[in-house]
Amino acid sequence: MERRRSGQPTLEDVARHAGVSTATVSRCLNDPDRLREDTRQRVHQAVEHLGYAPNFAGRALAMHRTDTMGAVVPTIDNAIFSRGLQAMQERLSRDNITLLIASTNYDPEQERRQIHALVARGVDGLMLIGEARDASLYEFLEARRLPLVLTWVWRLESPHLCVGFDNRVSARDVAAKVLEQNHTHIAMISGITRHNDRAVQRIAGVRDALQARGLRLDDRMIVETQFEFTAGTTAMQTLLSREPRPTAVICSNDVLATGAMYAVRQAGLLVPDDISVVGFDDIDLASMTSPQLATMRVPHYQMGEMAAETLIRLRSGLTPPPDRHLETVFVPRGSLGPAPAV
Amino acid sequence: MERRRSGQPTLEDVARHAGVSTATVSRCLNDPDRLREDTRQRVHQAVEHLGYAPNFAGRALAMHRTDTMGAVVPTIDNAIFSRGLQAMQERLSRDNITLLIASTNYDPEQERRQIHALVARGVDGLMLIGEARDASLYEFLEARRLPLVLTWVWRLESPHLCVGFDNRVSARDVAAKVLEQNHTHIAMISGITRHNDRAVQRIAGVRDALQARGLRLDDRMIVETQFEFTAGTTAMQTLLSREPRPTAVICSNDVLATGAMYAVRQAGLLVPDDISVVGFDDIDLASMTSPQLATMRVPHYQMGEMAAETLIRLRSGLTPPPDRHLETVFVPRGSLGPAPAV
DNA sequence: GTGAAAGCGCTAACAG
DNA sequence: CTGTTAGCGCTTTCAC
Repeated sequence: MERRRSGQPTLEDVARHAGVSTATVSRCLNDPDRLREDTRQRVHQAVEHLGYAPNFAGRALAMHRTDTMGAVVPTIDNAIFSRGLQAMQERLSRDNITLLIASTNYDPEQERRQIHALVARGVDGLMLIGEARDASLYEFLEARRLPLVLTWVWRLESPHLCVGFDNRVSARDVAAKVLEQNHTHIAMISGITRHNDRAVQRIAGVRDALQARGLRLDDRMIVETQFEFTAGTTAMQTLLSREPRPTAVICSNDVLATGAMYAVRQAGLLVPDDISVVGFDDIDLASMTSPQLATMRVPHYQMGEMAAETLIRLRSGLTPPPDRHLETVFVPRGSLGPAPAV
Repeated sequence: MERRRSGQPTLEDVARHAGVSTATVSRCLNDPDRLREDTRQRVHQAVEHLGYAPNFAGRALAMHRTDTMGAVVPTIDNAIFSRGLQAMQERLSRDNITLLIASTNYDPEQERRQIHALVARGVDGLMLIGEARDASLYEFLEARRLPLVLTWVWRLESPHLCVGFDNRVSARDVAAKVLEQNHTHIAMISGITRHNDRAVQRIAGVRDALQARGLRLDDRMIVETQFEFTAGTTAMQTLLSREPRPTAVICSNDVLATGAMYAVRQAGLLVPDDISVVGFDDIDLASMTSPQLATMRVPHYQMGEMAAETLIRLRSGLTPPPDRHLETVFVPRGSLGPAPAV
């Protein structure tokens, strides 16, 4: 039952060529110190000569690990997650692990499918964004004992392993900075909250801050919309028509905020003189606008790096890094000014 | 010699549970029509019951394919390539292929390593950006008969399979639009040209256009720099000090252009009244700046989709789509205006 | 329509 | 230090 072989040279070819056993070749590649200098040489020569590259599937099958981690993010077509992914990838590649990236368009069903696909591919660990998802999904992953880390989120009470920041607290801090500028008519442009715990928490945080000052965040002052530039513009147009008009608008992310600033300008008003706008994330875009965008800096890079670190440790049965709670820092910039005098 | 098994249910478990052979289960999963309705049912129930998910490595080993494609891009921490990757991924996932993404920081050595890593992982095909790389790399890939497609680039004479546009022609078109506005003092902010054929071609294209009008692109009017916002700012500061000062600056990409506009504003000058700025790529950012950025729209999405399509076809031994030459379109926006009167 | 069994390329006991 | 050999989980002839 001769099967068509792949055509690529295999370990066995190398072994034959070097006049050693396959085990020796395998050792030479994985644990060279255990070989005598001259055999090592012979094997290396054979590898070189044949242009041998190890077959990954064979290795994975025998080792029960793939040296692959998965990351499932809402979108890659956007700067929000890309820096974190880049950092994650850099950290992983130090351990010769490759990162499989999948995106979901913020759709839970797509997320489920992508997670299943990655698991079938035998990823050694999984990074997901946020906490909100079906319990059955968590059960599925738990049953497989798959190392799992949630990023972009951190809550003391979370039953899961999080690496990130507390969205509610951070949003509260943002709102506090706005309140410091004596704004009392504050509105919010939020991302779609359905299936998005970060968006929910950020609204809650803003509410917290206002409440602490005896203010209320009226529902009419919250516009919920897609995470896009044009959506931000439209949302701001809506808010501009509200009575009384808000003097400060807190946006769930920098892209929305940039779109919002655009709307303000279109309406013939000035940021921050007439209306202050603040964002969230501090992606590069935030310093490219004019005025530059005041925003909450999220530790993208650290999050990605620590997520990778955590997964690597979990995979080897080690404990995760103890402190996975990262800080966000408010970055005051031109788009936030004092409330206009009445 | 009992080996520790993975713990996950296997095909064999399913087979036993359903009272059929492993061959039948395999068929049920891959080619269900060949089974009788009732056996199919039984197998499905067993799969369900055990929470079976096929092991990818086993499959890859037996099939000589991994249902995985690789993409190696200079950076993911940036919008430039992300839309194309997103499109590629979407197209691939329709065929149940996952995309492995690796990045190189514009470094040829890193690129070489990443390509090797992906090949070792048995990707069924590879997408690379641009043409310029060591001949030995191309030989390596050819020897493996690995489906290969180059994107972000297209040249009639290219010996490789390209999906994209002609950077030189597109750059020439950009320059032509600038010339239409009667600019004669034209400068350029370019990405690093070393190891980057797109950057080289874009400069050449601008040269072509100027030459056709009897103008020259003085070397002192070209600043070569990293692909970053701040680099664009610095580069523009340099250009502002040139005598005579350019009245229009063509940038190799939108991020540089945005940085350049920032420098103009800082210098107390106006875009486009004093200096016009044009970009390249038309990433979202281009419509978020003010004034909005005139730029060359690159067919990101189509490129990614067609790259995927091409790889899929090549993998099955089919011919690639015949027309892989895509068009770029100049998008006139506020940042490009007529040359100031002298 | 279904089963038996070989084999994909690699690793890891175990023996020597 | 090195060789022998039994799998890892899946697909695919070849018989029945």
